[in-house]
Amino acid sequence: MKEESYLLQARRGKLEKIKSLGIDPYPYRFERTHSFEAVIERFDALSAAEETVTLAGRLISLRGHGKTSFAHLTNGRLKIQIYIRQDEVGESVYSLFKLLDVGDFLGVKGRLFRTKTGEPTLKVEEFKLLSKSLRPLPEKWHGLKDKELRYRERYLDLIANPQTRAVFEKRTEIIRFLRSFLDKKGFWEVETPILQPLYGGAFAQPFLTHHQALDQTLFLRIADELYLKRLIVGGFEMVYEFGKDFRNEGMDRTHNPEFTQLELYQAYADYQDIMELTEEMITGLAQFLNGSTRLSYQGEEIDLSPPWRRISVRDSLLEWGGVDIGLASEGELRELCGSQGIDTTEISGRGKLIEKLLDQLVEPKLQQPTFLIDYPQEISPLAKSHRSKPGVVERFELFICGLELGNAFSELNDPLEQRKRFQAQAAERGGETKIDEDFLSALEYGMPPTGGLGIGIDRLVMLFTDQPSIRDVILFPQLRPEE
RNA sequence: GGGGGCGUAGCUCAGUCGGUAGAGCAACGGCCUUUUAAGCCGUAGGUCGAAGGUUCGAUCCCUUCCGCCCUCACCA
Repeated sequence: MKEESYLLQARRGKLEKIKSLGIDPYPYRFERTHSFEAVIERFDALSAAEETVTLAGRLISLRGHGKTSFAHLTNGRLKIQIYIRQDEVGESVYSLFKLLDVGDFLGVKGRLFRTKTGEPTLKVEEFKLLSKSLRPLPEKWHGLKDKELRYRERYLDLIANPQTRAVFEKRTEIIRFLRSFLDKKGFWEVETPILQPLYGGAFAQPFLTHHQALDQTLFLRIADELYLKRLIVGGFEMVYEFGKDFRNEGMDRTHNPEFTQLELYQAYADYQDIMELTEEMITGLAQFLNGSTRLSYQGEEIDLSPPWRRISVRDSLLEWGGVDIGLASEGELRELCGSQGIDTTEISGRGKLIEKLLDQLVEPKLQQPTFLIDYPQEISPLAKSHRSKPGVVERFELFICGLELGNAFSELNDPLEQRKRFQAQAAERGGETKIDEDFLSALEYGMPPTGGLGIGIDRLVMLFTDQPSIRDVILFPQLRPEE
């Protein structure tokens, strides 16, 4: 990859010296007596008792003073200073210490004390090299700023920038909370196929792959929906799945080709119930993370306390578009799109026009948490028709800070109606689209009334970590290969 | 895919109105037994993203390409 520079050669030289002393620079294990957390929490007691402490970590700074040295070790999130004196460890041990570099992993044994300036410090009595580092780490106080490097070599970003570490710790905490929330509610966590012979549950281009033994094209899933509903048919009343979905579409601030989605389905519930569940789940998350239902995203102050605003697609366009889509003709909608600078030449049908108008006129306005409800049926083939409003389905999308965070329906469970919707969709796309007969067959056996929800986990993490781009909440975001 | 911006040492950044480049940290050598952005003295480190073009001369100007960022388009 990169050429060997003088910097790497210097470290190689030290590695050779260490080896020639009969020391294994990559030993197999190391027994520790304390964690960094324990040392920091119980420092006064441990130092008063003059207890011997054994720690291991990565060397992240080194300050030599002739026959004595200071350094810091880190466990990835905390750091502890160590101090070593030649007159205490002897000349040969000290000269080995001088062969260490920032980046090396080290095990140290000694007692704790405070320096003149009061910093908790371990005085080294013995140490062991645990892994020799052959490349220099990024600079110590500017960190690693170059975005490309931060994404491509995330491990360096994590070492150099504590904020990055904090974002990904929070991501883990978010998923942990949601899982525990749903488990307590009585949901079953399940796993469904990523490799699928047919794809569905959303309208996106799929990634293709090929199975050699079956000599068959398979698709990476674009949604979990159709398999999770089969499980509702199968008698699981409440299920959820955290999974990667894959969409072969453009990439931007809020889209990565592979992304994490939480989907859940609850029998005997409708979209109203799911709205309440969503409110409870996300405010619970906010309380868990911040002890508050208030948060700030990119300078916008958000209040998550329920109930959240619920506004229908029709009312929202009346409010922000000045048009009543209940009365407007397709031509009038097209005209309004035109006046908003939307190119409608490739768009057909009222549903898609309405969707464009929502994108342009409504969604950016939805800063405070809002359920946008009751979508046109043409763009919602898996949602049940509204019980009282014609032409509309029982569906909501959740927006916070203009981010589309969730999508939910009262799930369509009428197999005959579902078949019609699939057929209409296939007709619109011209023949090629295959209908998922097994899914229809499952519905024909009978699916209870069900509410379902999908939550974009990456975007949720963006919201709670105040990150502007989805790449900042995905450990290894998609990038073009370097060469 | 369109538009805009960026790419200089390992890292963070200067700079050259066209005369082939500098700083801090990191590295290397020396001095230094409570430092913490340690300090002091010295040394080394660069095909200035790549390839062409204009020019006596290009890191700088032009073209193309590569990569990243922003934005628009695409994406139920």
